[in-house]
Amino acid sequence: MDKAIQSRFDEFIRKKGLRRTAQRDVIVEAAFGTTEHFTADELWDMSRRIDPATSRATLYRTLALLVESGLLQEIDLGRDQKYYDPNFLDHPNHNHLICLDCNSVVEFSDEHMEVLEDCITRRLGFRPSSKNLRIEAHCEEMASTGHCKRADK
Amino acid sequence: MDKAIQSRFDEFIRKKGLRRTAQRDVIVEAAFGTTEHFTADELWDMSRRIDPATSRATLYRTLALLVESGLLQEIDLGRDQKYYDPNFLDHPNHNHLICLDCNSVVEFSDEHMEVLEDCITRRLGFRPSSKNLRIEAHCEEMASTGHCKRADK
DNA sequence: GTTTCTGCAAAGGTTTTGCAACAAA
DNA sequence: TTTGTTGCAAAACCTTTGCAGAAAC
Repeated sequence: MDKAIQSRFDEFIRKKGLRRTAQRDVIVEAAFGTTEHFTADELWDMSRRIDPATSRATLYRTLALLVESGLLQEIDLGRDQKYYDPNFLDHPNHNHLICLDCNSVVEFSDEHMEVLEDCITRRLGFRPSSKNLRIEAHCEEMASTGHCKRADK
Repeated sequence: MDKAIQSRFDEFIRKKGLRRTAQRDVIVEAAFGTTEHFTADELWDMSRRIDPATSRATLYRTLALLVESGLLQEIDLGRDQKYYDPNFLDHPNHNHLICLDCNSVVEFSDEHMEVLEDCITRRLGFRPSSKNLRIEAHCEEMASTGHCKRADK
């Protein structure tokens, strides 16, 4: 799997005086073996496909470390559960558009948006740290053809 | 309290074939007796200050109705819990900036931002429905004076 | 009178934690 | 060895729900 991510996680782990373990490796491998967003429970499933013995407790503990390290990002898709996004390493400033017709998620980024966000933040007397935009929308395709090409789920 | 809100909620209730009750009135009064954001539990506290008998079950059921009616909006402040915002009636398109130094929340809106969001959405092939921007930032005041004038909490 | 609502207590779902055995360094 | 890690089972949280009595219309 992605050696670069494993070694970045390893580096983070060492800096904290923690230890690299087989269980953690499995969870990291599962988390970055996809570009899909996932819930804690879905990550548990993915991890158990690699090692069926993966426990929930270790999963949650490792998940917290991945988020703290910045490798994984918690995102709010406006659903009931928390989702995690493994794509911020490749696309550091992306945002999410949720299709209300098929529930799919489109990632996008826009540099005008970033400039404007920074500008607004400074005007308010702050120095920007992180910015997060979620757009919910209906797709034109659904409006014109009655169908949404993105599969539901 | 705010008669306009009570009657808008009443209208919503009637349209759904539901009933106006003293308990619901109390919760609506509590929710709109503040301009602060609150959690379900905080709303329960505020409601019990008006009527100590308010039950959690009724609180959650009424909260769901308030959100469904559009009077109250669920927001993600990047904390552990869900927060609810009673200010969308007065400021329909506002966003939130969270001060990482004192944890306070600043509401803001910007029409350039809205135009840009719509523009991006359409470029992606969608028709915008709702847009939600959260900015986390450090305040200049903290950087220069070592203190943040907004009280924590 | 009929239908909805309330409040309790119990259940549900997700996440955290205490602890003893285990493993990394 | 020492210190951190795991996995279990239990607890902690927050939210929802079944049900019987109460209230709205």
